[in-house]
This record gives sequence, structure tokens and C-alpha cells, in this order.
Amino acid sequence: MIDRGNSKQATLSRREQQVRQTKDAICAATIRCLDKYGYANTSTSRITEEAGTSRGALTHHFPTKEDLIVETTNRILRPTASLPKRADQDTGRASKDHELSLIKAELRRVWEQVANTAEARALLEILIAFRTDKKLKQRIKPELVRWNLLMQSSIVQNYKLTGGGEDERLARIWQIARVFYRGLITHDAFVENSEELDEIVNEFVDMLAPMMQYRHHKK
Amino acid sequence: MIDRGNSKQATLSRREQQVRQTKDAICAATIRCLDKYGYANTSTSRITEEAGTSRGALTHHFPTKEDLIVETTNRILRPTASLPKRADQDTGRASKDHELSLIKAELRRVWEQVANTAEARALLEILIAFRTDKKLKQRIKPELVRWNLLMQSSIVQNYKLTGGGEDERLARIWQIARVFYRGLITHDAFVENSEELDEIVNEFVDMLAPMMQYRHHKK
DNA sequence: TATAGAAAACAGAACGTTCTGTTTGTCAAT
DNA sequence: ATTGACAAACAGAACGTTCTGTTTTCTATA
Repeated sequence: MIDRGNSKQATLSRREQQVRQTKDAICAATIRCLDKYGYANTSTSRITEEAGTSRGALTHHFPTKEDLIVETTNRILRPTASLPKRADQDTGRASKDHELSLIKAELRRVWEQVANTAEARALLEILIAFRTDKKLKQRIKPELVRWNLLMQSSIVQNYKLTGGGEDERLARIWQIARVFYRGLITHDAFVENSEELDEIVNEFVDMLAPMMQYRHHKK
Repeated sequence: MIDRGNSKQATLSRREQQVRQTKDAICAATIRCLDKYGYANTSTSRITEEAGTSRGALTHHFPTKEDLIVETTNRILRPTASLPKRADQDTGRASKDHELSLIKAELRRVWEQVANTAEARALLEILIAFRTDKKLKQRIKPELVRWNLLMQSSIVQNYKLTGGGEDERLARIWQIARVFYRGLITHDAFVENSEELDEIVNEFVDMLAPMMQYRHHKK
């Protein structure tokens, strides 16, 4: 028997590699389909078409559609679990004005590169489906709650309230941002051109950014 | 020949009354189903069960499901077209503090009595479905854009920016509120108990309310 | 005013399509 | 040789739409 029996090993057998590739392809295709066609029109066969595999492969790795959605949700959440850590080095001796504009840029970046992506739109589709689906809710909600707490602690580590204040309030303010961005995904339904959305984002960023500052860590 | 040939008449024939009742029942049932079961699980037969009519009645009045959704959307939008007009009488000689708390109450009321209702949740389901459905989008979007502009003008009539400023900015701020509330519908997925949602709403309201004041009309 | 005939409202069955989940079969890796 | 990855065919349910038949309402004419 070979030593690679445990799950978390650097070396993967050819078979395991193949499995991982297939699963990756299927989950990635699921995200693209959710984004492009919506939850209702994302059938398993459509996913396999998009992924370039067979339905057999899908049902083998994900016996039910629910299993597929759960796994895909986890994959969407994983990479964004540590969201707002960046640019720590150049904020040491930056002026207050400069810091404010950095934070504004960061808030805008969250919209453009996190909230307004295929992954985020796919997650929204899942959230909506999940709202009225008890079984799915039971399986996914714990992950979402955990992710939310993780996100909050990450935020508290990197930011503090301007003029001081409880960390809970800071966490709440960032939650407001995420809630707002989620709502914004569907707001283009109400405006003619997307520039209006940008103006709304700017207004929102101008409102939030002055409330927070970077938290500098001691070495 | 009877004079009631024109459409907009106070008196309705028995037939028109019956038709109106049936359509009302179907659309109301559609809203309930969208809220309870979500767009994907709102089938025409389920709607007729909920409405207490037959499938024949539904297909007679709404040849396609799309027609039903379009009509239901219009019915959801209609009554909320004039949202924030109220309590104009007692704000005349109110103190600034009192006015602020009135506006905060109003913002909270919008969440509780407008944004967090079966109608609003049904609309969200439609907005999400519509995001990936070209045909539906073509038919509904003009209505939504019109509704948004109507809402904006209604807001500008009743509020002004604290310390003055363009009406466009005020309109944008209220749009932010609506976007936020829309995002909030799905946010209970991320929190354990709904009291956290209330705290977030309060935080948001405290943020927005100081930015606006009532606009007093001259007589 | 009474009534026949047209038109619309409504009911329910049937159709073809699509979906998910299951089963059977094949092939390569261990 | 045995197991797991994948492929494909299949079964049952559910969907939206179409179609046919029945009841109710309106209206023109006698």
C-alpha cells in the first residue's frame, strides 16, 4: 500500500488529478451557467455541455443537483474569504487625504472585482433559490454564516472606525456595503445606462469611506 | 346600445367585474407563490391551485406565462409608485431633532412595510429571473425605469438635502436605500437571528437620515 | 320585453418537451 | 481482478402550451 492514503497530500495520483479536473470543470461551468442562464434554466445537462463532459460524469461526482450546488457554493466562497487585505505597506506614512482616497478605491474595487463578477452573480442566484428551498437552506446556511463571521474578523483586523468605536459597528458598516452591492446587481433593471450605477456607487463610497481608517499592525 | 362602451367607466358590467376578480385572484396568487416557492417552483398549475381557479382560466387571460409575469409586475409596482408621502401636517414647526427622528422612522417603515413584504420579495424573484431572460427583460424593463423616475420625482417633492445640494444627489441617496433594502432581503442567509438584521437597518438609517430633511411646500 | 345567437369566460384533458435521478454498460487505473 | 471514472440509455414526473368542450354574459332583433 502506498503512503498517499491520507487526503491532504501534495502528490496526487493520476486518477485523483483527473477527478479534480473534472470536478473543477463542472463547478466552473455551473457558475457560468448560473450567471448566464439563471438558476431555473441551469439544468444538469446544460452544465455538462458547458463543461464538456457527460451527464454520467456529473451524476457520478454529484449524485443530486443539491450536492452540486452545495459544492459550487463552497467554491465560490473560498477564495473571497480573505477579502480586504492589501496595500498594507504604503499606508504607513500616508496623509489622511491619501488614506481616504485609498479606502474609497478599495470600496470601489470590491464592487468591480468581487461583487460584480460571475461568481457573485451565481451566488446571488443560489441565495434566491435557497430562500424558498428548505433543504438547500439547511445545507448551505451554516457555511454562509461561518463565511460572514470570517469576513468580519478579517475586516476588523484591517480597518478601524474613524474617531474610534466598537468593532461591531465597523463590522456592521462593512456588512452594509456587502448588502448594498448585492442589491446593486439587480439595480440595472431600473436605470437606462450603467453609468448611473457608477454614480450611485460613487455616492455610496463617499458616504462610507470617511467612517473608516486602516488599522496599522505593530511589528 | 348602452352607453358603457368606453373602457374607463366607473360602472362595470357584471362580466367586467368577474374578469377583474379572476385576474386579481390569479395575480395575487402569483405573488404569494413567488414569495413562498420562488420563481423556479412557481408553476402555472400551482398558481391556479393557490388562486382557486382552473388552468383554463389562467391560460385564457394570460396566454403565456410571460404575460402573467408582466401583468403581475405591473400590479406590484402600481401601489408603491407614490411611496414616501405622509405625515406632512405635523412637521411644520417640529424641532430639528424631532424631524430627524421622523425621517429615521420613515426609513425604517420603508423597510418593514414596503421592502420586506411578499410583494417586494416576489418582485425580487422576478428581477432575478429577468436578469437572464431577454424576452422578459424587454417587456418589463421600460416599466421599471419609468417607475424609478416616478419614484425619484416623488422623493424630490417631499425631501431636500440637509444643507442644500442638487436634487440628483438626493435621488441617488434614496436609490441607495432601495438598493440596500433589496440586498437585505437575502441577507438573513448570512446571520443567525433576524435581530442582527435590525441592527444593520438601524445603522444604515442612522447613516442616511441626517443627510435629508423634509421639504415644506408653500400654500 | 323576450329570446336566439354570438362571443367571451372558464374548465379540464392531452401533447410534446425538458428535467432529475437511476440503471446498465465500458474502459482504464490500481 | 477489482474498483472507480465516465458514458449513455432509460424512467417517471412536471412543465408550459394547445386544444376541445361547457357555461355564462352580452346584444341585436323580433
